[in-house]
Amino acid sequence: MNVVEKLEAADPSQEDRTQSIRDALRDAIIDRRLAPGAKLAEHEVGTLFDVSRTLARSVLQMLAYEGLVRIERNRGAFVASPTPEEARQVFDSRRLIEPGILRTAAERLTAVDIKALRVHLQQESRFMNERGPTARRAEIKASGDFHLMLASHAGNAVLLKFMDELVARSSLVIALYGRSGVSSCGHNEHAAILDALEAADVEQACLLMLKHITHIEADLDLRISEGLSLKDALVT
Amino acid sequence: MNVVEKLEAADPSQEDRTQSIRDALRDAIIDRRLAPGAKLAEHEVGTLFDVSRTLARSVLQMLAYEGLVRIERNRGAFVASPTPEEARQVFDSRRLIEPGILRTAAERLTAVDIKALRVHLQQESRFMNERGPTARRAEIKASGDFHLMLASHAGNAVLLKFMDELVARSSLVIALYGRSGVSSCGHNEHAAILDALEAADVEQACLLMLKHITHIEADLDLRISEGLSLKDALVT
DNA sequence: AAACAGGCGATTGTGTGCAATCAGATGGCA
DNA sequence: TGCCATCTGATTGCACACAATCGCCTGTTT
Repeated sequence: MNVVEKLEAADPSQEDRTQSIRDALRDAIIDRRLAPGAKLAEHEVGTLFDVSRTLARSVLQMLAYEGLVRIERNRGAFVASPTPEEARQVFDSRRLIEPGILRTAAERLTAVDIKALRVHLQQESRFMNERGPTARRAEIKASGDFHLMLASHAGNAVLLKFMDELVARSSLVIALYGRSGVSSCGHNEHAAILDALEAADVEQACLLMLKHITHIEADLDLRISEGLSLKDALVT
Repeated sequence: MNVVEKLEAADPSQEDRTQSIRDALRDAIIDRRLAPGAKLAEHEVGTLFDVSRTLARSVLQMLAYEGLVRIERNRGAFVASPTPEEARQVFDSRRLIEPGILRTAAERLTAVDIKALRVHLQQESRFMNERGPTARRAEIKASGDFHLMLASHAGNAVLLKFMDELVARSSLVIALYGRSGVSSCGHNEHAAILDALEAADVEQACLLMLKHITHIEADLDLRISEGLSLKDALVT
């Protein structure tokens, strides 16, 4: 019965609850079911996912490390509310990294990959045309996922993890300072980038990516720093 | 006695033991007092820093998130031993990011800042000329700190945190795959970069930085992947 | 003699309890 | 009536205890 024991040992669902909780909370934050500044009490998170405070705490600390959650000593955890300065830094970072990622990814993109990206864009536009908060959330997530899909094709896990962080924090920033409805202008730009990639015009793709990121940032209203953090304090 | 209460409340030393433990372990890893693959038992870490396993565990999880520690379920935490592939990804990331950081930092560097960097380089070369493991460790740390000092002048905390991670992981990589003594060739290159910056020749500085990173990577022996991870398994 | 099953020590995974701390409520005092 | 000190409920910080799991060792069987 040696072999059998080895086989039945694998129980992936129980394998790491902590990771699935992390992902669930992360998703809730980045598609804005949890507003910036919202309190994340350990006990509440724990009961919600049916684990003890120990694991809830561990998850919150992880999220704090990637900048999605802010932990104040003796006060607890809150969904992060990036300052305008932080917002600028996030977009500066993206402007620095994403063109580089694009250059590497372009070399490795196959026709199949591009096809998959196009399918993704179709879903994105479908969400864009729908109404309702659910579609909005799906659109936000899909928009970020486009960037992540591109990044994943660069074959650099280190950079991909960083991009994951940047995209997630961007979502928070847009939730806080976004003016128009989401990054609705962004969708066409995604398509344009993909067109350039398909035409093997890498430099053009990079240029479009830079413009795209800058457009997203330009759609923000980063002036009202004090006002929003005040309002945020009230919400908390 | 209202004001007095507020004042005596501040006890920075007790404020965050967890952070100081993290820093201590981190330093021990990046200046190679702890070899890649070394076991980091929770109880051992706890008693060493005189805290319970709870905090020790929390620290190990943090370090795992930034890639310095690998945690295997039900087996424990080990100092990470990056694969050659990971090593390449780290250096690719640095090649992508550091020139960009340099460009931003160059705009903000004052004469005073450059002076401070030169002083740092002097220390670096002092360590280089000394013998013994202590000097070696100091040299390794100082070499990484040069890059981090430059990065800090870019005024982007998000990128700085990422650079912190990259530099730390680079140290691990060099420990595993380094051929010659440390990055001894690197020191002169640091000086050359600083010269270019002082001459306000940013493009030259970026070029030198790229070459510098590539030189470090070229000094590694990334072929012997299987051999080393096997030896590593034995060491563990 | 070789190999496998089962037990054992050690280490991690997770829940819970207690002390410390904070925010808001309450009551006394000017 | 307004303000400040104090009290109280709730929440976090941390340690500890117990359960689960793993690797190793040993004894037995073929």
